[in-house]
Amino acid sequence: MPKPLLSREELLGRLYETFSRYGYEGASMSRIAAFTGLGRASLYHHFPGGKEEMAAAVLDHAGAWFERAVFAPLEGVTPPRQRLLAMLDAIGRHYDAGNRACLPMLLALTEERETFGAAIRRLFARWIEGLTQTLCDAGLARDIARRRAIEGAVRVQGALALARALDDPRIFTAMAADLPQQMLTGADRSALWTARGTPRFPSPPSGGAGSGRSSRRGGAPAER
Amino acid sequence: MPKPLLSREELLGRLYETFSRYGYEGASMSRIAAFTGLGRASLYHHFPGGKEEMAAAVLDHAGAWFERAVFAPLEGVTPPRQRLLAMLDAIGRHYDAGNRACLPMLLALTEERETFGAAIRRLFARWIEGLTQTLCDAGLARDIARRRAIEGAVRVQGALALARALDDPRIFTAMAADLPQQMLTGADRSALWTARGTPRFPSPPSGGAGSGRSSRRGGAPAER
DNA sequence: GTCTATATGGAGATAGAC
DNA sequence: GTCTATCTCCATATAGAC
Repeated sequence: MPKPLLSREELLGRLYETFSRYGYEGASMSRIAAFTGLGRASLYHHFPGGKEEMAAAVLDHAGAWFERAVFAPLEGVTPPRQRLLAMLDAIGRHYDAGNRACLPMLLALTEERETFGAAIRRLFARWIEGLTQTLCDAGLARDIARRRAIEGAVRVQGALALARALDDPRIFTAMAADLPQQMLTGADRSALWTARGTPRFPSPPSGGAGSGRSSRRGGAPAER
Repeated sequence: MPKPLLSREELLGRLYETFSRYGYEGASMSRIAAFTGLGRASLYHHFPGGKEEMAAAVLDHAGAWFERAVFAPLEGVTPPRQRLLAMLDAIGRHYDAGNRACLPMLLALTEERETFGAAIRRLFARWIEGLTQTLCDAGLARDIARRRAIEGAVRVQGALALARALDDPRIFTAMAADLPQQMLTGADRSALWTARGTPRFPSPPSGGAGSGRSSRRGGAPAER
C-alpha cells in the first residue's frame, strides 16, 4: 500500500507529542512508531537522518506554530493588551496550562542543547523581540520594553514549568491573569496601536513623552 | 580493595551532576560509571534498585541541599530582604545562573514525573511555603504573601530555564537583581523580623496595618 | 567494596520485498 | 510508502572472583 497513512503535518504533530512527553532520549523509535502508527523502517523513509532529523523537523514545526500562534498576534494591529492576551491564550491552550511540556525548553535543559541550541535560541529570541515590539507599540521606551519582554517570557516559562512540577494549572492561569497588567504598567494610552510605523500625529508636537516606537531610545529612564 | 573510592556524599554529587546534565534517560549506567569512576557493577552494590533508586537518592540529596541552602535561610532571623538575597545567592551559585539545570524541574517535565512526582511536589511546595513565611514575616498578609511566593518561584525557575535556553546568564542575574524589591513591595518596615512568633510590641497599639504574621488573614486586601 | 565476565533485551539503523 | 527481517551495538542487570 504505497499511500501515506499520515500527512506530514499530522506526522510532525505526533512526533512533537512523543518528544515532549518523553524527552529526546526517552522517545525511542519503538515509542515513536507506536505513537505514529508507522513501522520503524517507514520513519527512516521520512527522516533518513533518524531521530536527530526528526527532532530538528519537529523544532521547525514548533517554530512555524510559534510564528502563526504567537508571533503573528504580537505583531498585529490590535491594541497591545489584546495581543498579549492572544499570546497567553494560544500558549495556555497549546501547553494545556503546563500539563504539556514546552519541547524547545525541554531540549534546552539537557545535552541536546549542543545539537539544537541554535534553533532554540532563535525561537526564544524571536519571541522576546515580538514581545518587545508589542510593548514599544504600547508606548514604552525600547530598553524598558526589552527588559519587560524578557521578564514576561521568564514568567510564562516559569509558570509552565512550575505548574507541571506541582501538577497545578492554576499556577499558569494566575500568572496569565495579571501578566498583561504588569507588562503594560506605565504604557502610554495614546500609543500607536493601529498604524505601527505610521505615526498618528505626522510630526510630534513637541515634548510628548513616550509617543513613538523609536523615541526615547538610548536613554535610561527610571522604571517603577 | 574493599575500600570506598568515594564517600556517599561525593557519589551522590556526581550522580546529581550526571542526571542533571543528561536527564534521566540520557544518563546511562556507562556514563554514570564514567562520571563517578566506579564500575557499573559497583553502582549496583550501592543502589540495588538501579537507576531508579539512584535518581530517588539524588532527589533526596537535592532535598537536603535545598533544606540547608534555601529553606534554612528563608526561615532565619535576619531581615526578610536578606533572606531572599541569601536564597538567590545560593540558587544562583548552585545552578550557575542557569548553566546547570534544576534536576527536580527536569524530571518534572517528562514522564519521570509519574515516578518521582511526589518528591518533586514536596520540594517545590516546601520552597513556596518558606517564601510565604518570609513574606509574612515582612509584614504581608498571608494570602498576598502566598501569591507573591508562587510568583517568585515562577520567576526564579523561569529565569533559570530561559538563561539556559538563550545561553545568557544575565537573564538570571537581572531577575535576581529586582526580585527582592518586587516581592517586598508594600511590606511593613516595622515587621517582626528578629523574633518570629514573639511580637516586638506585646500588644499592637491600635490600628497598626500589617504588623504581625497572623494578622490580616482571611481578608482580601487589594494588591498593587 | 570493587572488579571482570556475561546474560538478555531493546536501542538505532538498514536491506529489500511488495 | 509501508512492511518484515535482520544487523550491530549498547542498554540494564547479575554472578561470582578478589
